[in-house]
Amino acid sequence: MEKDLKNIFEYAKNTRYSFCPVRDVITRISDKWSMLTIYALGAYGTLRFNELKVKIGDVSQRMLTVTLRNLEEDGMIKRKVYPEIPPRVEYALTPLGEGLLKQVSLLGDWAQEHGASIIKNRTKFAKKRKC
Amino acid sequence: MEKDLKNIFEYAKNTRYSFCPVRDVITRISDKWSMLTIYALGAYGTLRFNELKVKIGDVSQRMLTVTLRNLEEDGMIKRKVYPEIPPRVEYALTPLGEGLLKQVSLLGDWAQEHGASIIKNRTKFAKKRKC
DNA sequence: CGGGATCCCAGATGATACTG
DNA sequence: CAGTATCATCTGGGATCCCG
Repeated sequence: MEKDLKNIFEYAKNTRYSFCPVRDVITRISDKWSMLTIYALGAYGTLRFNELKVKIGDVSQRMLTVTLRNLEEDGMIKRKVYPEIPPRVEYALTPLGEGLLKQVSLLGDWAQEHGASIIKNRTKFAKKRKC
Repeated sequence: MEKDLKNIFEYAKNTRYSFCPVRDVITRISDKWSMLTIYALGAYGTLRFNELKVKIGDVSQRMLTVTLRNLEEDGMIKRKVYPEIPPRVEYALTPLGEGLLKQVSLLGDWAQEHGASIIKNRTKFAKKRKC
């Protein structure tokens, strides 16, 4: 196991400037709105741009656009434009996006379980430093 | 399942400004050096400050210090100072940190499996936009 | 309705010099 | 050796205005 980790770690080191899947995925999901967008589409299925905006709540128009473009670029969501006036655009998860949602949900389960310990540690540490 | 997701999503929405474990953990692991640090400690066990710096490779002294403080604050690593001259400080994962490493490794496995598709999508998308 | 284009700021990161 | 302090830089994200 430790040997495996060394290999993985060295691999990650060597490929950091080309493509490391782990870091790549983490980087993509770690911006402010990607996961919320994926969660919203996972929860409600297909949504139009403004529906999505309302569901998420406090995202700016610009950032929702940027986020959707990035997710589409990675194949996590698909974008369907209806040639109507006024325009209608629908977004939904792809199978790949659903897979990512599932993985992150698992990470979320762990976080739920251990979140309390993290908070406790953080509080304790704050006391140690500030007093 | 879809009902569950809606609940989780609404929960995440409502608690975004207090504490949402998922976002909290993602935020913490998503800075530039945290995961690399955790991987290094997972792979090599206990390491001194400069050993860690060499293993990671291109992290600045300042950012390694900041990263280690954050991880310590969350209880992911423990820091042991030996009162010697010259000073010696050793870092190692806590059980909590090992748990996080395991979870992220699982996400990493998924990323390894599907990384190729992501790259393919991204390339295809780039062609569509730039030509 | 669903964006695109521009400007701007706060916070994350880096480079360098110094120290117990 | 293991940091701290300071200054410079780079980037994500928000505000605002405009458009087909």
